[in-house]
Amino acid sequence: MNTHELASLFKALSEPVRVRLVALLLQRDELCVCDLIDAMALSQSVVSRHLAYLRNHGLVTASRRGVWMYYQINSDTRDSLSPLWSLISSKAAVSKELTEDLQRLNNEGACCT
Amino acid sequence: MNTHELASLFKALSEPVRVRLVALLLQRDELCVCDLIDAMALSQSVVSRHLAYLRNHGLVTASRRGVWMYYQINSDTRDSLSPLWSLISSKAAVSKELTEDLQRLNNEGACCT
DNA sequence: TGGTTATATTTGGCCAGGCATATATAATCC
DNA sequence: GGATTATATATGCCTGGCCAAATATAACCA
Repeated sequence: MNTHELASLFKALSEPVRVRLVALLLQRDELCVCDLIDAMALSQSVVSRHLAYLRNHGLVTASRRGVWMYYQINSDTRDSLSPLWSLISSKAAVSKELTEDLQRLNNEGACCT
Repeated sequence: MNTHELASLFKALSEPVRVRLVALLLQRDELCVCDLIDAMALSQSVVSRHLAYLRNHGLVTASRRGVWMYYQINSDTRDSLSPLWSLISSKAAVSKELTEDLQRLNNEGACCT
């Protein structure tokens, strides 16, 4: 991993919406796009676009089940980037935004049933 | 540290030159601007501007001794961001760019004497 | 003055959000 | 089954803002 790839990794995490997405995905094995839209209270196109960015940069993977797309943290990175994931989890855990995201996530009934 | 601050931190590290600067500073207690210019083979203004960016975002500190400015990793972050610094050190250590930077750094006589 | 470092200005590229539309799958009706 | 419709997600286009590099200039210090 050279310095350009490192910079590219950090660039993928340089956007608040993407940090929230990653922090949410780190708490669950996987999440459906419609759940993320509800939890983050953002427009569908914004969520979809940032997920695409994360996927194109190898940070998350997606799998379709029926109509729904489920996103996961790329399992290949769980080891190699584990310090980074731990840092994000611990820092974001005490943030107002993620707390609210998680509240909405828990309150919402699953949209994809 | 909320998600915006996390994103801002990663944004500061989202540029290859700044990753190289941080990686170099992680290897030494401090480095002078003229040493960094030589080691990275970049123009003075590019190095200076990226150092200013890192300083404005609290990642590095600067101290003047005579004509020369010495930059250090902000000691306040050595603990709170240590997983991040470790990650960068380990990943950058095997990169061509940093290897070459370090070679030049070691070969060059100190410019600030 | 001369050497070291910072900054102002310009230009160009990347990317965010909003809106509209396209695509993919499923469900329903005949 | 085939056509139609509904739902879920992705993407193209537009505008605006941020920031990088390059160059020139300013500020600082011996």
